[in-house]
Amino acid sequence: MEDREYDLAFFHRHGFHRRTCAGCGHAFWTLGEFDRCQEAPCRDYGLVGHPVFARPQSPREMRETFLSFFEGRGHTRLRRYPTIARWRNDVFFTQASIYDFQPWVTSGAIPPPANPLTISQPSLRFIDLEEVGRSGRHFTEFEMMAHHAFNRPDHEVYFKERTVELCHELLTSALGADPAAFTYKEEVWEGGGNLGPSLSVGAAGLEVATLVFMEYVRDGDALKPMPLTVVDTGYGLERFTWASQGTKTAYEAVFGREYDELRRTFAPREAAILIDHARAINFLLTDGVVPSNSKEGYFARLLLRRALRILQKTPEAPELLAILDRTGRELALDFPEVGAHRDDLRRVVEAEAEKFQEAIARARQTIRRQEDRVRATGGKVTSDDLLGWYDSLGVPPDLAVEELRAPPPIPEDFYAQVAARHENEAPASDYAETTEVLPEVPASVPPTEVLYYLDPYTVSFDAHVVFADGPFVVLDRTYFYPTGGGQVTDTGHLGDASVTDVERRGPHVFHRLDAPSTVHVGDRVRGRIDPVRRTQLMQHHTATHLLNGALREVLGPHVWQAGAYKAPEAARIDITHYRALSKEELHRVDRRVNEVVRADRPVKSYFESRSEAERRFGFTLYQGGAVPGKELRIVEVEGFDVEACGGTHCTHTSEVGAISVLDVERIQDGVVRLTFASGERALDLREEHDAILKEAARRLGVPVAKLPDGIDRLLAEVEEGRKRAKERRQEDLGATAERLAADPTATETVGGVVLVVASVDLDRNGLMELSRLLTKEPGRVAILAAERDGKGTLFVGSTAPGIAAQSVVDAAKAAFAGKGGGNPAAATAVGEPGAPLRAALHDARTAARRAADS
RNA sequence: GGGCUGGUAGAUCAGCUCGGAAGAUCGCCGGUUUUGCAAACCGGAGGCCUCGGGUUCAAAUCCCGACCAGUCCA
Repeated sequence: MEDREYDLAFFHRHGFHRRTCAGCGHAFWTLGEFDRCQEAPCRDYGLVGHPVFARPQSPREMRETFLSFFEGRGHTRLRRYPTIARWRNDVFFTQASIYDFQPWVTSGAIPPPANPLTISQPSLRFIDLEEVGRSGRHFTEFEMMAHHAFNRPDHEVYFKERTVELCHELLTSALGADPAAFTYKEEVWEGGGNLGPSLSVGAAGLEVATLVFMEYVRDGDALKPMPLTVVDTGYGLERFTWASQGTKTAYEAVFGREYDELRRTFAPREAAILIDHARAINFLLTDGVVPSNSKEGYFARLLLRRALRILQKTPEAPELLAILDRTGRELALDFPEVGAHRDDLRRVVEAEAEKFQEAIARARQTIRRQEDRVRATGGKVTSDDLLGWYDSLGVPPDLAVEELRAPPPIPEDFYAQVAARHENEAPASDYAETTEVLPEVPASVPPTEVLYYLDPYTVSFDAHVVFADGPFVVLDRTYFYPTGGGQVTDTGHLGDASVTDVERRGPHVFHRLDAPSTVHVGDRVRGRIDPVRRTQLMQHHTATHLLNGALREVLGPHVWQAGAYKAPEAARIDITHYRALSKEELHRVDRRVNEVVRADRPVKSYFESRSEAERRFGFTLYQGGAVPGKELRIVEVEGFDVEACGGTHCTHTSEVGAISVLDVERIQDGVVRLTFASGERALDLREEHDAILKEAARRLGVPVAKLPDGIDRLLAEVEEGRKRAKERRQEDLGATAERLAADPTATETVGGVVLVVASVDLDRNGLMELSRLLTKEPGRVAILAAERDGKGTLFVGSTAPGIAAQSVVDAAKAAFAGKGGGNPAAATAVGEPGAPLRAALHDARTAARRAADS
């Protein structure tokens, strides 16, 4: 990045000078007399006891100071976004305020909700988890205060000069800091293929803010200017609060009385971890994470288990729920949604605590057993075992050590070693976008007017072709619904050609025909949508919303849609929930959802400003993922369910027809999938299932109502038959054994050993069982031969101490080219097809006699 | 999304390295003993060794693949 990028008129106007930091080598701008930038490690922390700002402020006051400062300077104040970044597939959590606007707003695809804007965004970062409570300034949950501006070539809001001016005014006028206390360090920010200059604002050892100017796209080695430039700033609320108070650590300043209360029971580090985690958990659960073993759910589990472990180790510790409620109440003063649904939140936490106790109880047992085994063989438990147990059982090392009689030392770098174990794993990859490559559309082509939003019932319309390339046609207006929001595409006809797929990219809707199009730009064409398919898709989509509403009602507001798919044949919805659905719960959902269908409630679809919609309905609007933009399309089932959704919907619930849930499965920890059908399809399926039941009943010869009993009877009979066959076989074998024992040509006694030699017609298992019957007593040897499929099998069983079964078999192998082996008690060999089994039997008998004689 | 554990009797688990006749404990059933119960002792029933392929004369055991559960990491 060239120097001129940072050479701002603002700096010159106010008498800043540019220096190079003797510590890190970065250039910086300052009014002070520094030869180093004012950030650690280039300078020590100097704010303890010497606040940077004029007046101590609580987080609440500081947030308000910040937001109203920018509001007073032309910025629109936005409410926070969810901490779970459902609108992105590259990250789990909102880690900074700019995440709210990536990728669609920053790429220019969608206009920003306000411009310029200011926000204080609760953010989650797990990278410094181990530092929480240790460093005195790290948090997993923190608020990033920001002001953002999005500049288009035709509309420049503000960029570097104004940003730095605002920042400096905030620090010095609004917060009353000494103007000479700050350094603006020159850095380069890069991310997501974009980059630009940035200024890092330091004071008293602390980096208090970062001002990023996104203006380039990396194109190989060259830099291309971005069509949209973005002001991305970040001011840490917690750091600002700390800097205003100058307390020993940030935790005293930020957590205040809550921290003092916990300090009566816990060490500073533990108290800080508990509050920090409790805040993060409150946000996570409020925003719809259910603890689980993967994805975002894992982080909720991680925090909960870490907190539980601390409480477990402390005898007079309060309940986790009490701590969560205490922090939750505090947060609710600023974020009322965190205070809602506390009972449901408690149930989620209780279920999770229970799972942890179970896991630990299981693990304890395993650890004890494994130690016993290791010690029995003269070994000892090593720190490697501790690593293994943590990885596979989830046992924290300190807990494992409690359980062991001879514990190894816990390595200092335990968690680093855990990380090392996972180093070589394949990185998590974004699932590949399988969308077909659509042709480029010239900028002159006007955007498609999408009419399906306004009227889902029109299935025939006229439009003009504005673009055509190969099988793709773009119209000036269309009623065809393109694949999106989990709803598959409409099909139908454009003129005489079949439309097989419809996709939306940017402002254009592409109709894909089954053959290269013969239409030309300017042609007027008639579009006809397959009405049966469209109706079924509408029913399935509206049914999905109804089910979601019923599930939230029955199971609790922790239920969020975690995915959905609506095809004509069936639809499915994945929801977050902490255990499998019980029969009773499913029954209640089924009843409730069909009750809402029958009640014929109106389903309204309309556009509304984002802020108004959020104010009225809250974040649960974003069941299908949060959508940035000024306007949201709202689908509202009156008094029951409201979601931001772009799909085609029925206008009354009764149009959905019956809803049948076909299948419920737990697809992963914390996620339950319901597969269902509605409308005609539900009736078709019901008929099909009915026919299957009747046919099954007919074949069993019972009435449908007696089907389960009939199956039980059938199974019992099968079991009985199996048992009887087994018994008969035992009897037959027993009879054979008796016959052989009584047959002088088969049985002889040599040197005190009873030797039975016989050819029988049995399979391998039969030979074994017969041998077992013949050798129940000690001092017996059975030599049995059988032929199956032309191959001879020789089996020898022995309870005679001097006669090893496998040596008898070995002696006979040569005679029939046999392969096999065994142990002293039993041995088998199978010969080549057609090889003389009789000779082998003879050799075996000879060998056994000789062994018995000696 | 990836790694690691694990899946054997109703329950909890041995056995798996190194392939060769499926085990223990608890529970269950019956008996002895006891006024009765518990306990003790004796005896018994109970297994598609998760499923599907492969290797082998032979697989609970080795290899490959599914499925299920747990766990760690992103």
